[in-house]
Amino acid sequence: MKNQEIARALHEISVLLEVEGKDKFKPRAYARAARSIESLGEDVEAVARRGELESIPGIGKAIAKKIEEYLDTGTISHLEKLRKQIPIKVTELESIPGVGPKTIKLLYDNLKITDLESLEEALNAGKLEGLPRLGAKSIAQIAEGISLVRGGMSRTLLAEAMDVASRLVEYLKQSVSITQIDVAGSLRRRRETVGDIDILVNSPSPEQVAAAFVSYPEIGEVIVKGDTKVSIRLKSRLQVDLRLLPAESYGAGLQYFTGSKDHNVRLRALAQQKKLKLNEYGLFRGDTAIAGRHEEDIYDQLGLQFIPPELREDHGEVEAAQADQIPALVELSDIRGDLHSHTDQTDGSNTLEEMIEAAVQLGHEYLCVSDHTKNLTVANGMDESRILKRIDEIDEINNSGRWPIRVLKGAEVDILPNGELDIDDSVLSQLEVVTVSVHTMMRMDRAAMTERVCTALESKYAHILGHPTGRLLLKRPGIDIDLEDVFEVAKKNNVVMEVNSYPQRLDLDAGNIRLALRSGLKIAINTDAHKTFELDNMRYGIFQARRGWATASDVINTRSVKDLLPLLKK
DNA sequence: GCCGTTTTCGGCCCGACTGTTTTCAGTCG
Repeated sequence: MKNQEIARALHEISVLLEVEGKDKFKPRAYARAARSIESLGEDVEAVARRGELESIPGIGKAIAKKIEEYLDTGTISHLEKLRKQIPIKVTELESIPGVGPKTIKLLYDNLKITDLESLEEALNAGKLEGLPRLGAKSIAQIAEGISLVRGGMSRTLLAEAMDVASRLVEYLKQSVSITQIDVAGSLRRRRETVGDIDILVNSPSPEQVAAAFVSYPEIGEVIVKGDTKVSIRLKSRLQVDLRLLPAESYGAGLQYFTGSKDHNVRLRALAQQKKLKLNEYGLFRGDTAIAGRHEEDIYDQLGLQFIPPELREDHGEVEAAQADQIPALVELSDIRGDLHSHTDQTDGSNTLEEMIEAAVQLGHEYLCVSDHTKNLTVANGMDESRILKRIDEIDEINNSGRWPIRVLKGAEVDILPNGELDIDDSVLSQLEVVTVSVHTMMRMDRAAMTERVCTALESKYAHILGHPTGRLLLKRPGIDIDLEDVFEVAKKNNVVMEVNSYPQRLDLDAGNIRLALRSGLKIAINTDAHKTFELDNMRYGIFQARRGWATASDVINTRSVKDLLPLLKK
């Protein structure tokens, strides 16, 4: 999808027009259009093909034409012209916290600053001093911002941020009297990575909460401290915002600070249509609050079904809520077993027995042990004879009745570059759950990679496609592959898509889960655990599946073994 | 440049916080 590229291009036009300074509202129109494309629930190219670009909010004739130009040629001549005229590296400068379009204009107009390097030079030469509106503090903030950007300030994995947030919430609860406390923001929406943490508190003594907050042992620095908002940066560099809310507007605050921004824009527009006003203090008719204490009431009063935080991205959830069609999303308690785990037989850390015992502790009805196969030599992958031995071992365990759990015979079979599986069919046929995955030669071009994976899915014994894109969050992008083609072939061959719960993977991502479900596919939410405690990562896969609009019936491992195994028959 | 159960012209989401201001602009979410 080119949505993000196009959004970035439109945003850049917006900033450059701002610097140009001819028109006050044009930049705003481009900024709005950029946001609109960024949060569009489907491929903008598909919308363009249908000739419906102008139906997207904020897109009219002129911008629609520019989007078409980008889709045709890969560039927008208007943007190219602006770049020649005003050679500013917009993305680079905007990555500095506190620097926006106006500051970029100021720096360019006065000092011809165009990028991080020239900004740093000017800063070191003391040239920023004396510029209007830039005092000592602003300059210090820019200096700090440059080193932050240079230091590779990045986002934090959901799992890690949830951990940090729950420790901080515990600390606050222990320290002061608190009536209500919630984590909001992208963390509550369960985005796969988060930029910061938002914590909302209602307390009889807000000053004490703020005081406790800024004396948290893991604090690095205080960024801002007001009556209703306090921001800190932890030693880990992760920023945490604390909002102090009164009880009567707690629900409105929770709604507002959960976002997303685009979801909130939609809700405010909806409120306006109904002659109401929505802000972080409540939903108002004139000066009278008609909702605010409880988040549910906001949605109710707007004529909407309650929308789970995971869906609040303006990806069609508002329309669905209006039509009473918000699905009952899958929950952790729906899960009855795990279909992807490893042992010390290959690259896992625990024995088969230890893994089984841990799964029993989690209350699973079944655990599929799916160690790697021989092509993955770095993981000591199993060949046919080791797999056969493993099959006997598992039969023995299941027959012994030692554990109140069914152990399923499986393997995570490597997809070779030519699309063949690296294990003989005669052995694959004896396994109950065969997950096929790409682990090597990950840089093939799109066509070849798509062909490779599709060929594998056509195998009579491929049940599940493991971590379909192979991406590692904040580390490496996934393989280049046409998932729409893959989904089509998977549908024909009755292959299930995995939602891998490993915090660094979360693969498929939410958008592709939704696409897979729309293609009529089922998903399996698996942990890919290599250690006993990693079996507990299931919740992250659940979050991701919920963000992909999945219900319990979309997920095969919400079923009993008896109902599950027939689903895998080809 | 976009958009309209007030409008095809004349407006453009909303509020907190900070810094540099003597009343407000810029950024952020």
